[in-house]
Amino acid sequence: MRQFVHPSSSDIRLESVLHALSDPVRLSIVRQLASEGEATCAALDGGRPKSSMSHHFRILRESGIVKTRNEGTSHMNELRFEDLDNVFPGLLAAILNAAPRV
Amino acid sequence: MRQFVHPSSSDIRLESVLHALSDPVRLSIVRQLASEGEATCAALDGGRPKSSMSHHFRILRESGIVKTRNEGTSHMNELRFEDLDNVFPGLLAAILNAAPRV
DNA sequence: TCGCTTGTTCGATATTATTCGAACAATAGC
DNA sequence: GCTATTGTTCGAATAATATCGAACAAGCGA
Repeated sequence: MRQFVHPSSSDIRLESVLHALSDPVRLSIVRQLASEGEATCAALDGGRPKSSMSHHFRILRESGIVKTRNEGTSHMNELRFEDLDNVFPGLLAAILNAAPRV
Repeated sequence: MRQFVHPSSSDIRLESVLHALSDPVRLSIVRQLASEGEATCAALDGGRPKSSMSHHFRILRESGIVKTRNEGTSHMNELRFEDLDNVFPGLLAAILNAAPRV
């Protein structure tokens, strides 16, 4: 497990952010990170295989939504809320504010 | 050309809206509609084939972002801004507020 | 009715995403 | 070093999207 790709704020693209959040699994991850502050990958799988979760975390990282840091053998994830809010003011707040609908 | 599928406000899903707007062509359409109020399909193709545009307008319609009405032989499109803002307050505004980046 | 214009629908292709098992990598602890 | 834990990467199968030509549909006007 090595270095992760974290785009700088200026490289965050709106389309990528929207695409990343258009997936129910990833949206769920983001909602949980928003309410819990930070969490490991394992804490956020909903019983899904590790490889699937790793894929989704990568999409979230590379779109600039999530920041991952190593913490022992596990990876701690947190939202890049400030970065996103600087680049796209109000966007993430509006998305998180939207009540999850079934 | 017949009736179009326009979901009611309560059927608009966040994932569908985000997915619809994650495409550059559709995002561009939405931006133009926001600045011009309404427009026909032809006015918004960027030299793209009609069938491609028709596809994108359908995605925008079925996700609840755009409302299309018949106007003679042409179709007039407008944003469902109020509907969207009621369901997801601030979302579309935040997206439109994001400066288009190259 | 015949054309003309505007879009939709169909069908086929190409690209991109998702999913997940299996193998691998890195760290911590014994 | 060995083992267990946590994720990543690889590879392949499946599914979803995008793109666009060609055919079709509907309204308008001569």
